[in-house]
Amino acid sequence: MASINDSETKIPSLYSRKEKSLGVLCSNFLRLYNKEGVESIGLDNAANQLGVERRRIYDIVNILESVGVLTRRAKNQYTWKGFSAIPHAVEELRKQAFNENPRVSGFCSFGTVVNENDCRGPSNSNSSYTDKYTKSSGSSKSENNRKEKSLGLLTQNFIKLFISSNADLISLDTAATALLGDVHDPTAMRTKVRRLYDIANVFSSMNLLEKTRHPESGKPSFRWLGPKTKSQTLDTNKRRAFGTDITNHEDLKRKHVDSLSDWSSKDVTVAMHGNIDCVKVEYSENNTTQQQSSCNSKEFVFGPFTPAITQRVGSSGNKKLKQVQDWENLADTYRPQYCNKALGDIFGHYVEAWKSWYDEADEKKTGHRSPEEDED
DNA sequence: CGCTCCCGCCAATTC
DNA sequence: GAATTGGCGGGAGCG
Repeated sequence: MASINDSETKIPSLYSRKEKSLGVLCSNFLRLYNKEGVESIGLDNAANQLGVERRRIYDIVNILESVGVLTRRAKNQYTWKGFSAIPHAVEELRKQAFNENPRVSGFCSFGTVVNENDCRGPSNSNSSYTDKYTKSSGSSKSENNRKEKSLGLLTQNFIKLFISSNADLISLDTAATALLGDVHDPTAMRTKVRRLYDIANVFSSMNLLEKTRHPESGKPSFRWLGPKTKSQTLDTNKRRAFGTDITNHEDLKRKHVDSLSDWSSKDVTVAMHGNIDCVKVEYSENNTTQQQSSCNSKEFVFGPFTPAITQRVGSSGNKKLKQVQDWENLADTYRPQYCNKALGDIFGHYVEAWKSWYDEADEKKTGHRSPEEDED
């Protein structure tokens, strides 16, 4: 009898679809592996630790791999690269997008890859994650077909949409249409959108994407928060209207964010090594900031705006909030505020508070978790 | 009721 | 031939 059913005694009526989303799964996955000492990831292990089917791990892993966070080493084995690999991965994508379609800039001409064999420029970018999708070492056409539809490739093309066009907000419909090329099959469209939802969810949980609503149409759209590479303009003022436009409010309530980060390393860079072991702050004038990588592995890069703990809701100004009971409340009560000074202190507080809240909430949510969680 | 997107069937690939 | 990967879309949850 005790075969497929988990031993976890949970009331069926408490089933929540949200808890099972790819987004939270991704957060959990990251929490599990984005820390000191991790460099190898086994799919079986991951599935067990996270209590999900293997199938779901493939989804996460494929998406993460497409932005360089992971690399497939062998069957069942992946190598952890970390968030620090993202900028480079994105830069590669930008290059690809560029020589696929050098004149991008319009909203209608994305550097979408449909058939790499044709539109592959002499880009000698040699990185595993891009190679996996751009190279098809002498395989036949039918074999490529499957790859062309892979989640990984789709993810990369999706990113290209953001980084190679000057569109700030893109709806999934628009993205799907663009990524489908000339196909006008409603079924294909729906399938594509489904996949984009998957991708968007994990990226949102990584803070690479932000869900918003289009100002006028009110149509759900996404904004790329990850590194845009290059001297991508439209920085602060246009990109994130923190404090002014809080349209992603409801989205904040949905998923927990593991790392708040701004990928445009401009003025100030705060790198967090490991989990929260050491925090370094450094300043620089121009955008040629070279982030020190003394402690390679995992480091988060924060940009000009550093999240600080703050309580709005006209509270008395005291930060002694008791343990938050759930993420809804947490997201409601606290909202990141951004400032430029005293980054060290603020950030330090931020990290610690966040960590403890996270643990608290986690405990509250599930009376007990896997024996894994207390090593944080 | 339309938007989301979980779930798992089953085909393609790899071992 | 078994195991691993992962495309795909039905249909249920949710606002």
